[in-house]
Amino acid sequence: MTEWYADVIVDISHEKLDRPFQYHIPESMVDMVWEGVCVQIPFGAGNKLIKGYVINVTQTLQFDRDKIKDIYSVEQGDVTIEDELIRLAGWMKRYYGATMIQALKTVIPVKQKCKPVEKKLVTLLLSKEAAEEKYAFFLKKHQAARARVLEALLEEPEIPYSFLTEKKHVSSVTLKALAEQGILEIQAQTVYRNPLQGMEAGGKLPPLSGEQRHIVERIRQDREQGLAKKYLIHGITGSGKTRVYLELAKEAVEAGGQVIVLIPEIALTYQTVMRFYKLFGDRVSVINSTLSPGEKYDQFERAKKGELDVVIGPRSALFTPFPGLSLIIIDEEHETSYKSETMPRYHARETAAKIGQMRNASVVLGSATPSVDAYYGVQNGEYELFTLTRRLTGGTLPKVHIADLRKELKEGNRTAFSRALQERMADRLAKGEQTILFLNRRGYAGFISCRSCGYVVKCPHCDVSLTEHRDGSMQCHYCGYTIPIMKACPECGSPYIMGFKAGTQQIETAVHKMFPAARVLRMDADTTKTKGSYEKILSAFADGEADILVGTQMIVKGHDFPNVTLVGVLAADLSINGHDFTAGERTFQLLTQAAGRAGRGDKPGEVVIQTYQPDHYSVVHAANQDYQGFYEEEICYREMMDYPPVAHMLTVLLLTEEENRGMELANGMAARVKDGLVIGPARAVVGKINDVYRTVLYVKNGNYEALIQAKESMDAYFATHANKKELVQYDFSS
DNA sequence: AGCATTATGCGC
DNA sequence: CGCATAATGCTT
Repeated sequence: MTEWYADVIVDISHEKLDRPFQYHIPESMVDMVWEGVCVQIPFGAGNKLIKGYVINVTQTLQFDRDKIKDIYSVEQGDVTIEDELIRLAGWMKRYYGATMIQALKTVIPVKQKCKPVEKKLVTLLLSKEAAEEKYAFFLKKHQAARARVLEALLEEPEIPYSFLTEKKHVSSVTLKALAEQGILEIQAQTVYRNPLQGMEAGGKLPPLSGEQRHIVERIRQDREQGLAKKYLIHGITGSGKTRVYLELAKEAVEAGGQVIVLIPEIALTYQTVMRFYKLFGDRVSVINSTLSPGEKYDQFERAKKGELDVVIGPRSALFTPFPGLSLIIIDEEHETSYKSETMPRYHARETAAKIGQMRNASVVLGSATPSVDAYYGVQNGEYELFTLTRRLTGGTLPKVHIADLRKELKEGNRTAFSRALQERMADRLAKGEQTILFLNRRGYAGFISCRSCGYVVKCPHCDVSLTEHRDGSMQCHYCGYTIPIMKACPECGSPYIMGFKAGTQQIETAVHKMFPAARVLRMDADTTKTKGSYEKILSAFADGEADILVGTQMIVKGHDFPNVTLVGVLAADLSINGHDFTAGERTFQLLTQAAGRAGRGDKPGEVVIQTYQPDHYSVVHAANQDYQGFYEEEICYREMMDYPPVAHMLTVLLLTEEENRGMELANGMAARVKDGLVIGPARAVVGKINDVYRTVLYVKNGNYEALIQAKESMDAYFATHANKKELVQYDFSS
């Protein structure tokens, strides 16, 4: 009979140990030990019993048999929060095609070694006279290092430890010796605590509007029956979604539960956070990227101990180990930052739903432009929909104009600004009002379009635009379809068919040329490189230090500029013609949000959307502020092409050092897929990074389970056919 | 992390 | 040289 062995991850707290260790499973435990189980194992020379998680059970020995110890016991009984998180990790591993280690590491916060973030201080304990005596003594004894310390301390009785060790070249040993002699003291000055603490709780909330109250009451009814359901709040900007979140959170906390509030990193503004602080005081904690992993761990510990009721943060806040989690709120649910970029590539929305189901917590999504995924969930009854239609913050909805760039060209306007936009910019400058010019940089990687008629070259099989390649060809990065680049437009014969090129810098110079007197601020990746420059530019603009703000996506989010009465979207096409199936959705969201920047104050706002495709449904529906209309067309397209959320899609990315190995492996893997539609393989959009070739393969299937099967078969092929340096990555889109 | 092994320092 | 502590390494 063969023996069973378990790969065990030892407590995930220390980097050096975050790899599996193999243990023998005693016969008595064989049917109790499986993946995800928590075990006690003897570890290290002292055979100290510690906690570990089983990530794999095998019959193959990977170490000397005599080095392998037995598992001591299987943790049982009480379902702790950790157990829940481990179960969640198990689900993530399978659902997103990751390894158990990767999944565990995202779910359980890694307590990195508690770095001496503490500043050490050295203080003189002797009187001045005594110190001088000692100093003379050390000089006489030629104990130079000690003399230097005394010298420094006589000048200043309190010196940072690092100053002595680095500048005065005194070793830590010398200092320790001096400390033991009672000459000085080494104090560890710990400076860490909740940054925003001591806030008083229980501020007054404005009364709920009728619409808001309806949502709160409906959800309360469900909770009173012990039901944890999922809801989507579709509310235009300024309709008071945050007020609803606050009320829901308050009720959840009053009922003894805890709340997780997810906010996209960029929207994590002081304003929103303050509202929660006012209500919950220091029972709320904010987790953001500026928090060190240690501080984050601290906050999670506080949550576990019951010191917190609410945690606000980006997607990783989802794993806060609350003992009685009862509500998860995801604000701006459509934001792309809710999808992880690293393995496991989980989506916060799906993961929240899973957590909600496991822990009986309600899930509330909110957005002004719901994701197609979430809205599809409404259609099939997974989510209950609420709509907030009234704008409470005042200000009227802006008037939206569509400027047809084809017509502008035909009529001889070769500038970046349509006449409609030019006129309005001049008008705002004259009136002393502000303008935002928004340039969509996404999908900039050269799609080809005709400037005369707006025709865009698309793949006949995938309905996404082709990408211009340097070798003079155009390619589809889904299926690899390739044709030579064209000299004239196949629709109208115009020679003005070319790749798109535009940058914020060019726009800035164009504005200067046209309106020399205008003060322009530019905001893009270049001007926001240094820390804090983002806020600096925005506040400068808010203070009226410039007339025109030119920027990329980042200026569309958050921030109210009451004096902005004109928003110009310079080229809506840059996102319509992205090279993947979410292009239309992203365009609609971006345009709607951009439009929402205009007329936030009492003056009415206007929006000019410039495009070569004025009839594109994303543009038209965004201009009409018609979400429903947009959704219906978009879901139709997804249905037709079998794209998510109608079907599920798995993206496989292969990284190889040899160019054709990618194709070779991909083809072999594709052949293992029994069930599902395989598209590709093809070179990735970015075909090579750092001399590593990138090949993609897509598998579509209406059944998620079948996709997981496909992934597992492909992974098995990869494991046996790839060499050590070749890598594979899987990415599931609902 | 702990514990063990090895390197280093300092008394003479 | 011998004992001390400090750096380094290993744990299945």
